Amino acid sequence: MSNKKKTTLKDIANILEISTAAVSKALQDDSRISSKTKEAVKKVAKDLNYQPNHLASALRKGKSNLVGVIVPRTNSNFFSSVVQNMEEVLNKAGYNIIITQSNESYKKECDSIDTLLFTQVDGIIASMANETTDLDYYEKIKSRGIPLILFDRGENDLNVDYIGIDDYASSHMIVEHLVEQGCKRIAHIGGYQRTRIFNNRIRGYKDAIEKHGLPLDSELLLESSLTQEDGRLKMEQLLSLKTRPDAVYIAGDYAALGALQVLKENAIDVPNEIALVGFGNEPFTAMVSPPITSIEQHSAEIGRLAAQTFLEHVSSPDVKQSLNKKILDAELIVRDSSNKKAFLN
Amino acid sequence: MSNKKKTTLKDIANILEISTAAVSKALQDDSRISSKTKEAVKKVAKDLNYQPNHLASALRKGKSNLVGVIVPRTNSNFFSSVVQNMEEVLNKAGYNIIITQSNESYKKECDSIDTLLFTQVDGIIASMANETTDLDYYEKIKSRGIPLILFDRGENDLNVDYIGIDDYASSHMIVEHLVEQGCKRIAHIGGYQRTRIFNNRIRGYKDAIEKHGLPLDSELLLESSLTQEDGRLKMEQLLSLKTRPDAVYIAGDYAALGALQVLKENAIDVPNEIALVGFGNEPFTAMVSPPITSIEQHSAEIGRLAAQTFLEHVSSPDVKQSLNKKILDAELIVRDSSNKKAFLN
DNA sequence: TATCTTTGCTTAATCGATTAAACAAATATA
DNA sequence: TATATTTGTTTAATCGATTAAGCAAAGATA
Repeated sequence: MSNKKKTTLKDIANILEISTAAVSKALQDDSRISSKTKEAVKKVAKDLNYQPNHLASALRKGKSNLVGVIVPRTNSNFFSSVVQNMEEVLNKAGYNIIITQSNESYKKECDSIDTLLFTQVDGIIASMANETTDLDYYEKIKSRGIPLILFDRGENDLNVDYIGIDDYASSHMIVEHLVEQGCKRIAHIGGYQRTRIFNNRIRGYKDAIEKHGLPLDSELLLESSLTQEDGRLKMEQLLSLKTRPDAVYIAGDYAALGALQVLKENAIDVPNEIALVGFGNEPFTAMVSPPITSIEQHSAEIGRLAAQTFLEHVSSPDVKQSLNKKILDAELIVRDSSNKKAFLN
Repeated sequence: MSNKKKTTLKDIANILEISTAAVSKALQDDSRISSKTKEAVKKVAKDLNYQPNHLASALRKGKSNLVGVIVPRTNSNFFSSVVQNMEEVLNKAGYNIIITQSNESYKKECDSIDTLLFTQVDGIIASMANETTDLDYYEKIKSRGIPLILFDRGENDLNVDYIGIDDYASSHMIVEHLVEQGCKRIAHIGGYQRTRIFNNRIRGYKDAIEKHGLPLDSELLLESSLTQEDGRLKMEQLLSLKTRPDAVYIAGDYAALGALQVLKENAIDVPNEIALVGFGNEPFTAMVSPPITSIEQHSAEIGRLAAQTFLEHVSSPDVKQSLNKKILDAELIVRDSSNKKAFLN
């Protein structure tokens, strides 16, 4: 019953009256161990339900085979899909992952980093919290000498690998799509300017607007935390303008959802009165009414690439980390919230 | 630059020309170490950016201060909220968590358990995958002698702690609410019968239907995987009945969403023609149109309770684990999808 | 002054697995 | 037959932190 004591190499060794070294090697299929011994060892190991002590081997080998993952939230489809695909690739290579969430808080993010370093992970794959501007903690990872890979929310200054989509180009795609729909006054509810990806989206928006000779009105460009609630507030703000926009591009789907609610509450015809575009292609964008046009970020591919990048680093540890961006093309998923043409039928 | 070598106790000991034992104790504020030595040690530790090697101390102390968490998915608000609150409580007690997701797959769940045991976690808090019926792997956790706590998706047969809501009573609440709305033919798209919580919801549904003297028609009770897609299929099935139901209670919000889409596609008036109730109170239930009535499961409280239960076990390791259920009352959140009265105004 | 306590530290064993080095026995080579 | 090589295993050190046990020096007590 109280089979509390875990079986160790020593137990197996004692039973077979051989050394623990022989047992260890037998379990690793070392060529210098006779097949007779190997079989015997494996049989006893199985009988005793032997589970190797990971702490001991990790300590000895100086590697834990654990990869730390830091995401702002897990309850977004984007991050959960990234993580899932990352896990698949890493598991195949013998790594397991530890997921931690920063909840968009800088403090929590620092704690996560400490936890992961403390757990002796072999590397960290992270997407930074919105709040994060101070990079000291990330430098701490680098100075530990383990690979650091960023995705989605990254920072050039850290000079590490980064996997993400082309935010600047995505904004262009969106604006062009809206122009095609005949929109002439396009607003942008963007993320925090200080966050690189949101800044890129803002730049892309501005440049695309200018490119098409549209008004770049400062009251049409708002900075937002991109929560659902703030999406509501910012949309209300836009509706209170003397001249309302005829299209709103919002840098996050949750905020876009909040905005859509406000539009519906105000009985505004979407897309004909105001067209709406989100960002991230969260599943609910397809589910609400009208479905929201959004940008697919290829989360699965980002996850796989991040994992592969990590594996490349561990397989050639001498290569110094440097700024190495892998930028994927995003895809515009047009839905009813911006598709005026669909209503012409 | 290549400050790769991690600082160890030995490095500090060498610098101060004292033993590693003294350093270790100094860092732990052992009463037998002079304050002079303590200060010196702490200063050097800080200067060298000393980070204790968790593997070594965990190996020696026989505990890792890590708690493994297994959830079916992370991209549901329920699970992510549970985990977040669990983490908060555990962090305060000096534990860190490792999250793994089973993706509702039994095989993946077994892998997760192996990973966590391999990582020498001090305990496991889990919600079982839909697929899981074989409990061998969970028995493996118990035989390891570490606490196992289940939440939401549990199993009486395992005889461990369980935290969840009263599914049976929740079904009663829902049926009663629908009866109040004047519904007379209430269908139920339930989860897998073999899963305890879904079975309880089904039992609750049946008993409540009988209690109110309504028809307990077998064609009104469907078994579903409760994915959005299957929600669509099962709703279509209900619509194809000779006599359609006037209310549908669906045991999961994602499936309820799929069902709602089908209803809207068929231009059916919700709630007046068919009322709809989901389960789980996922954020999107409030966001779609019409908003879906659902059951709030008090995820935060479940997370906190699960964590506290784990902590109780580690603080009194002699207490043998036994079936110990903590059942919370659920709350019915009435929204437009079932609120006919709202439309009478 | 002699003995007992307390203080402050060191020594050495330990957790469990891994692995370099050593070594005996078996086999191959000259 | 003498030597070299291969095979199969053991010995012992190691990873880094912890801790029981030991011990000398300082302080307290009789």
